[in-house]
Amino acid sequence: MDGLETRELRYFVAVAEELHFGRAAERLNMAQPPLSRAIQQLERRLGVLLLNRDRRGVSLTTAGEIMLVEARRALDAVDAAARRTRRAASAPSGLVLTTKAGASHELLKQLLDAYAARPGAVEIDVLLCEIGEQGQILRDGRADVAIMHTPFDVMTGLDSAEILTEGQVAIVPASHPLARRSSLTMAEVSDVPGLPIARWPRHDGTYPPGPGPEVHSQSQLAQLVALGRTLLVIPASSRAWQWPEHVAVPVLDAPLVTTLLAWPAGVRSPALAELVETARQLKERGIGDLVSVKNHKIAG
Amino acid sequence: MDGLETRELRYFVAVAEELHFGRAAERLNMAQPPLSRAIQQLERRLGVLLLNRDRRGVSLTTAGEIMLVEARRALDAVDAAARRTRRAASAPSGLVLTTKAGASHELLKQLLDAYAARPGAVEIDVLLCEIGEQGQILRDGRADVAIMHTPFDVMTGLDSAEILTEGQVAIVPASHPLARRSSLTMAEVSDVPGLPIARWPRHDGTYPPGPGPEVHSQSQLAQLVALGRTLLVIPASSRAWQWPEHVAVPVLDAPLVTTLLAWPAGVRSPALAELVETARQLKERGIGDLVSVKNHKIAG
DNA sequence: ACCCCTGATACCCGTGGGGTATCAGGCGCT
DNA sequence: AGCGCCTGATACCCCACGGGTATCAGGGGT
Repeated sequence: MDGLETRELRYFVAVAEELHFGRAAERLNMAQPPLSRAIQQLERRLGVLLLNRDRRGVSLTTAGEIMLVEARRALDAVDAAARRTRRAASAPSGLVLTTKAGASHELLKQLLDAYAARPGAVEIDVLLCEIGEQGQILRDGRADVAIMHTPFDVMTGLDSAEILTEGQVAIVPASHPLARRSSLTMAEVSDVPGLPIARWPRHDGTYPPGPGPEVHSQSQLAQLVALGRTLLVIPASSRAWQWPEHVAVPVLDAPLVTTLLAWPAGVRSPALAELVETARQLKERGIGDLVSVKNHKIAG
Repeated sequence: MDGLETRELRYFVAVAEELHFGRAAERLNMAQPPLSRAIQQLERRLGVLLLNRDRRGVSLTTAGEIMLVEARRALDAVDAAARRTRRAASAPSGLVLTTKAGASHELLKQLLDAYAARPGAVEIDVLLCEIGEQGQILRDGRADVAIMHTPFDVMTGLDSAEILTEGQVAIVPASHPLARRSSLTMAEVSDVPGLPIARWPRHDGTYPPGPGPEVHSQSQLAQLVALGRTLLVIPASSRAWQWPEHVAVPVLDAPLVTTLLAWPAGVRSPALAELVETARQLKERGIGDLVSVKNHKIAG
């Protein structure tokens, strides 16, 4: 009696996102009438009205909103099935690790080195991504495991293993007065005249209000930092780039950040288990030392 | 270039589970040839061999094993989309809670009462299930939230909020010598002559070795306990049924059990958030008191 | 040598998914 | 008001593909 097809889900998602049958059909490379029919059929089969066709435009019913998030999730799962299966065939038991471009250089290097030294180690490909993309990338199968940071990254739907908890540092131009301080507070850092903190887009694409520049990519941010146009507060181990003309000053009351290894909930491959175990050992051995040395070098 | 259909996934799962095209076709209510073709087409589209057709039978390739778990997961997600959408239309913003039949009676009652007393409370339907089924039920959308127990239940893929951590008690016939003890240890309890602990099937359907009776449902177990044929060790709050002729004796060194509220990772409906908040308050207010009183009553 | 059991191939048919042409209604513009 | 236009819905056609039956191919078991 049941059994939606992914085709129907794809069609619905397109219409729900465009809120316009014509544009949705165009995006799907098909004509509008069959799309209308397909959606009607989907609604009939579910016995549920998903879209309000009012005068001048389409809107989602409450059931439609539920369907949109569930359909996206289901389509992700289907894509992931195809991707992971293909990878299983082409690179047997290899892993793809994704991480924010530039973040956790040292940590990642240590992790990969330690893992590679293990007897049963498999190839690990690194896939660089933008901030906040890791969850999606894990869900749709482009990667098997990610390096993420709480409380910044949303961990829902993922299992994880902590690697390192640490404070944050402010990245300041060496010429700036704040650069001479040995430590700072959030209050001092959050409203520096001429050096505002950058604003990232929210999930809906809009930006929070504030004086800082709007950024949506890491490279953009790097640019702004290099130009001395924005102040950056990041985990001590996450210096993304080498800024010879900048110093890192600890921010005492910034929230603690935990770097962790995350993977799609429920996945349990032997290679992944080995990597997690490596991370656990790394944590016990204390990566903290190296990181603080590193910080010292930057700040000095 | 991509885009598997759920039909293909269903077919593959059937074949992968039966390891036999004929039986799989029968299960799918179709003939064998089109099934063979569909699987071939799936393999062509993926560019990956999923099944080894040796003489005398079919077996999964390593890629096929990956595909099997991923396909099951994807099909669950598709089912969940349909179920949740239908429910969103028929019972707007209601919740379905699932729990092991008979477990956590008191706790559940308190939770539901406390929640119902809230201003914005919605209808909560309770769906009773067997041990270990909760994860599946949440994943495929039959329920929105579950009461589960660590370390017994597998929590992968679920978010959760702890409600209560407690010790375990042994359920013993009142006439048995052990019933007069004020406390017990696992060693004393695990090998009582004439009162062996029941054995549950493992995930693959086989039973671990041991003297105890094989059970696969709660009602079966209830029967055996009532007959005085098996000894039961359960969380103090999880007395499933009223056994007037049995007593509950604390088992001091049994692993602590945490009762928690669990829901599919990433889901965030207002009603669910309210329920989780209710559970949090309940935990703070300390349900522990009531439970220990309860235990006292049983044991005495 | 035979049969039978396996999955694969050959071929046919009908459904249904997709196309084009057109309709229906609401809003804006003059 | 009348017209045009933009929306999604309907009508109708067509063929591609999913499914059926019949049959093949090969490998064991007796």
